[in-house]
Amino acid sequence: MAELKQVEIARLAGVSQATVSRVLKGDPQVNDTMRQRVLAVVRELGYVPDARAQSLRSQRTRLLGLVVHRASEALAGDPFFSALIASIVEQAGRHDYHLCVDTARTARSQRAIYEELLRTRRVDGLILVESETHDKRIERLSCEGFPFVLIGRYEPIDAVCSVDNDNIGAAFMATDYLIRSGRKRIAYIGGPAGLTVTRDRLQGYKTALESHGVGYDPHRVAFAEFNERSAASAMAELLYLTPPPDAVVGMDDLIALSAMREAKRQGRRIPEDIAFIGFNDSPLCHYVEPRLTSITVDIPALARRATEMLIMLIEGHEPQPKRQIVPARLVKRESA
Amino acid sequence: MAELKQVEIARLAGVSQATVSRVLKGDPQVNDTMRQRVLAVVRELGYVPDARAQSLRSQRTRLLGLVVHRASEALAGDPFFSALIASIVEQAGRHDYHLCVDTARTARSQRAIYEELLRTRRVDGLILVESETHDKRIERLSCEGFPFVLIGRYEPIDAVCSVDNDNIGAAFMATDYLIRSGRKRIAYIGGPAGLTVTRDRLQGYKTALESHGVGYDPHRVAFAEFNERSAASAMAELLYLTPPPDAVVGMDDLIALSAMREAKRQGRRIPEDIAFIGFNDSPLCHYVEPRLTSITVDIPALARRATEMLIMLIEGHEPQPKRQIVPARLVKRESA
DNA sequence: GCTCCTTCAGAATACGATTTCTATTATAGC
DNA sequence: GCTATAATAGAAATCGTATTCTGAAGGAGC
Repeated sequence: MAELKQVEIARLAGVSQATVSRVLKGDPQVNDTMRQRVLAVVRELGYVPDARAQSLRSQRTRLLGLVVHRASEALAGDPFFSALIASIVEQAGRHDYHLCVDTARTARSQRAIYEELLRTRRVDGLILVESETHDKRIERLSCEGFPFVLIGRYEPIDAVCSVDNDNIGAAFMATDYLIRSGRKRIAYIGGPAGLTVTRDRLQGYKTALESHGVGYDPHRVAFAEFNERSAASAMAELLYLTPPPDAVVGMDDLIALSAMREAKRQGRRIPEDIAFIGFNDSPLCHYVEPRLTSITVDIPALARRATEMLIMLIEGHEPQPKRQIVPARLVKRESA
Repeated sequence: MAELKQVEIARLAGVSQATVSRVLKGDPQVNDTMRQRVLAVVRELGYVPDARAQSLRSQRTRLLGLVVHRASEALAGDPFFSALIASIVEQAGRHDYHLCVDTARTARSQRAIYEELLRTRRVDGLILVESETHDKRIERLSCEGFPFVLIGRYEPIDAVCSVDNDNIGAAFMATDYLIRSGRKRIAYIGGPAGLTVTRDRLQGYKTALESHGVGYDPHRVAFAEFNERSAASAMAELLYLTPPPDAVVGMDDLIALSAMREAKRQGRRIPEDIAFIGFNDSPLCHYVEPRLTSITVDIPALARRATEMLIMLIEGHEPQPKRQIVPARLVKRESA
């Protein structure tokens, strides 16, 4: 069982090892008689080639790396990532690639991912999720010509391949919808200020306000970390305003829900007093009272495009366009 | 940059390639002068060894495989998996291992995981999540002596390493708590009947009933798929009973929440008319109304033990005991 | 019948590290 | 001063597959 290499197959089939390799690679330059003879032995013994040897010889591991850039704690509770991972695994599988997942905790991150996965040639390419607005790593990657795709946005370098959901458009859509529903004082609660998502959605929010001639009031904008407390206290602060906001665009379902929870706790009626809209349309939205209106991110599409771009890069093709936007959709429920 | 192999380092440092390897592996049999000379060049050029070559030569990929056995759709929304993945990645990283994630969709599954990951030697070992009660794959794995650890339970074979949260104990705890709170007609909604989790939790439920001398009534037991509709209709059926149940143990937060939602829809008051308890203590529990009492699964502990057992197996040590149980904890909230 | 292709399979090499084997030098012991 | 023994570094083999190089056999064309 341990002695199952091409050499053994070759011996048993009475051919050379090279022929076995050729048969398995589907090389047309091999006679049908030989082919059948080899395949019979291969099937009988259940031989499967050694991926390690193939990787070394072909200089390809057929392994994609997914690096999640948030701290593990944040990743832990978020169904977004399991959905993303599932979709990427599925898509990669179609092209006969596997997926290696890594997380970038702050300390280890700098070296861990870049050094460990790429320089060691452990993976053929990387999908990076949620990078900060200014990330030195990305420039290094880009300079060294290593295949990688961003999920999320990175402005400074045009040549960087990226896939993103239409955050600007989505926040515009959410804000526009609220305005058309008659809301006058719409607030925005973002995530950590360094993230591109936070900024993009803020921009969509602003643009929507402007397009309706509604003034943008910086007091109605707050930022929160990815945890319940932080979002709740951001909401609490917004409620101090006089008059208080009558609608909130949350950068995330969890943020929107935490905010909504805080508003309810303070006795506000939803959606009568304040309306809420979140992002991601996570399962959460269905279960809360009132159910949360949210912007759906088409995760499978995101995963599909990112994976396909990456594989193109790996295999030497130039994906066009380099920046792809996946449209978002508003899912109306009772909270707005 | 592409020409960065030990041979180049050796040439530049004026030593042999074997010496470079020895220095990098920390071999004590190498003079300090040489060592410094080599390290200087390594540092200057930022050389990192090629993992593919190392894998082939050492017969180790330093890659663990995680195979999630549910269909992708179910995985998609479930925060349990992102938490699990994050914890395993973190733990594996401590031992200098990486993680390769694969999902077992029904069709492809049989071959995909077994063949692709193991036989090809792509990974050094596997962590399998949520296998069915009778899984031929596991027997094959076990026979071939491949290192693998189960998260979940597998009865037929004693020698199989597994980590599980204390499902029987947890369901006992939930049921016991309900009985002590004065509930008389407690129902159980399980997941798919083939899963070990479903059966284990059912057993804990039964045992708790018996220990209080409460009769077990099979009409109060229902099974659902991992989706909202299925759980809701299971709940609907239970509500046809006369008298209807006054408490429900759901095998999963999502199942419990869907059931709770259905009960609310039918005008039952919670917890006055019916109490609910779920499993996993997912973020969902905090946001619903009333908040869901749930059994916490200590996911990091699960991940830590599974990863450590697997690495022991890979490195030739025999983990003891082979079956580890992670205790669960009841998180009391308003729903029960 | 001879040369020239074409077809196809085996031999040999390469991928980049690890490790065993071997050779050199220096040191110790007598 | 000579041999025995470390200590250490280089040479060479190895891991299992892919691929290039080489050669043999067979057919086509004259």
